[in-house]
Amino acid sequence: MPELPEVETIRRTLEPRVTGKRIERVDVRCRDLRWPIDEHFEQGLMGRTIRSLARRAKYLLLWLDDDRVWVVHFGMSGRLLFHESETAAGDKHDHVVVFLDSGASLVFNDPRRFGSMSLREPDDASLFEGVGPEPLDATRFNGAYLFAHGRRTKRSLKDVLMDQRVVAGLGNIYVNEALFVAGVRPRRALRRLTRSDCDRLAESVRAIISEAIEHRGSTISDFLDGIGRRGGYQWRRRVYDRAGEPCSVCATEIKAVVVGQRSSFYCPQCQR
DNA sequence: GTAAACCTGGCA
DNA sequence: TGCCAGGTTTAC
Repeated sequence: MPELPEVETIRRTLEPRVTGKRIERVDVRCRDLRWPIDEHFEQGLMGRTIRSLARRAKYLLLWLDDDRVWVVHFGMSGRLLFHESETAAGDKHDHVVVFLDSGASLVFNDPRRFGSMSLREPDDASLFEGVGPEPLDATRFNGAYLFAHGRRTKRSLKDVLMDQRVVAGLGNIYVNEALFVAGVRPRRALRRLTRSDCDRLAESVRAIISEAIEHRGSTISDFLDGIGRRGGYQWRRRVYDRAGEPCSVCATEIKAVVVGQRSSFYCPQCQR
């Protein structure tokens, strides 16, 4: 579920609520996420104060006062919910509960268990080795970068933009949306784009990601931010999950195709 | 490259 | 009952 805008939205809602709070107790009810939670995880968090929250790609990073980092990935259905006071009964998919000294708690809930979390040692950057640039970093992610990448691959635009090694944080919703704004079809090969096409594509990615963050992410079915609110971008969707509906620009019927095992949506008139 | 794997829930 | 889902990894 959460792509970059959703994770950023979670970060922004949690930051003012958990920064400076001390972790008093950690209750891991299910260690069996995408990868098993390390046996020393609870001990490592206990007694630590949360210094700040950051995000890289689709990962939420909670920096602790001993310079270690609690890293959370949300997979398809993960949530991290802040509860002001002692939480009620608890959902059967509440896998990790972290109690703060303020009396509040953070609950990681994930029905599908594709999410993951770990405690990383100070300065351990291994998790992000090979992860591409942030799309909003125009100095590293831009038309020149995409064009250069196109010289050495035959892959489709959809495949390339979904690849976290090429650019970090994009997923199925926002790749589809960005391709619409750029006016190119998902199956087009990157190598067939001109340099100015690439400029336009990089700019479209940035525009869509910025707009999605502004609207606090997309709630197509599940997504909730750190305090249980739904996102707003789903109302602004151009093509994602809109097969059969009219294009907002030209009224042509939106088409669905499968590219790289994932559903893709585009307007046959606006995208070429 | 392509498919299958990991899991649960919702919908036709 | 079968298919689909915002993600990522691993195996042919």
